Amino acid sequence: MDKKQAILKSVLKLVNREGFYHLNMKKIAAEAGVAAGTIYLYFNGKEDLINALYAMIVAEFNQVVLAGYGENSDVKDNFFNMMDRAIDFYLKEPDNFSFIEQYTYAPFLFKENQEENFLLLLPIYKMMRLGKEQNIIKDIPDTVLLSIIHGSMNTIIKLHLARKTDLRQKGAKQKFREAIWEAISRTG
Amino acid sequence: MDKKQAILKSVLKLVNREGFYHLNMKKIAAEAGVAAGTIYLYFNGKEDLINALYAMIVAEFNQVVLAGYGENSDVKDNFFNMMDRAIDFYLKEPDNFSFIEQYTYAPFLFKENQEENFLLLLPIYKMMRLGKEQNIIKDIPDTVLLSIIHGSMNTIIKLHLARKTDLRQKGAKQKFREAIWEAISRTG
DNA sequence: CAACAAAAAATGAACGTTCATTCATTTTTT
DNA sequence: AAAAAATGAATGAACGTTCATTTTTTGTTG
Repeated sequence: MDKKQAILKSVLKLVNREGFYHLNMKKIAAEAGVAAGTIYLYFNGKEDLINALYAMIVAEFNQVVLAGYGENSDVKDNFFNMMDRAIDFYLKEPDNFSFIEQYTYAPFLFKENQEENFLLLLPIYKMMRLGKEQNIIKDIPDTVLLSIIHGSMNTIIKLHLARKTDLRQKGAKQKFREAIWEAISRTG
Repeated sequence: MDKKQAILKSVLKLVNREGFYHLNMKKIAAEAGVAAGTIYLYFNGKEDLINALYAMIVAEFNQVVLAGYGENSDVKDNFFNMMDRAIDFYLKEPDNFSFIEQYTYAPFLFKENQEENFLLLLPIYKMMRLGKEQNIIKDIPDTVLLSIIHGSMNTIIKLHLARKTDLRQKGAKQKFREAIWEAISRTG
């Protein structure tokens, strides 16, 4: 069994269950079924561990979401595909969402790394650029488009995880997707 | 000078500057210009202090934003007013935004209190209900509307604070406001 | 107004706990 | 049997909280 992965998974589970505030090395070790010292064979310390996990999730996310991007598909299809994959990514593993949310504002990372936070937004940027070139997406500032797409997705997932809505219900994701598309596209 | 307020302000400043993770009582005391023990004259402990600050900000926010709500104004005016006030609230005191963001996902609070997180959304709910009654706002699920309004606002402020956009630029707020209104209203 | 005393507020050193990290020892693999 | 991996008790630093002591405020009296 891969202990490095087991340790990372433990952090993910614990951060989601108890929050960053209650996270400690002994718990991580216990959850992963290893000794506390073992963690230091794979990571340089707590900070390094947290940062490694973040980097892993971001990489996975971008890989999954960009896989939905077809060079030959039109902008709307790409948008729908990417939204679907992004939502599914977090619904399948809510721990990922919870971790990213908490990490973003809990600077384990130093200032220099803060830029990495915006890596998560790359897929959206790519789609927007194309849509504007083809006059399909509204001519409003990129940051406004971004805030609508990314912000609304973020919030709907939060609402879902807080059981204020249920994205697994038939048609729920589609309704959301379409509402956002109508919000950002010229014709609707 | 009101020490209780000074202590709360210190927490706000420190959380914004260094994050929850690096917050400790000694720093809070130093920043407020009091002794560590003094904090315990006004609060029952760290957790209580944090929760009190959160409650204060939410109360302020709702007061400020709901003050922009006119019983006789139409839905669009109310929406514009409330968006303006909400954005200004956070731009004027970015520490408030940073604190709320971090608090939401750092459960100092217990499960029972988690519901309070949604108090922040009350002004938006109020506006939505009216708009739907008058057939001005699109007939899409409340949660979707909410995610567009709240989520996009959240994200645009994050982008502003990260200097990816500048909401203080002439017309920037208006452009954003109008884009969101077009996204949620029937006629645009 | 000054002098004093009682009460209230504030202090910060000390305490006990928690926790990240280390490393001598043990277990497993090669 | 040598090398590599894993262990977990020990260490020391950090931190929240307490409380005996000091400082400030309030109230009273001559």
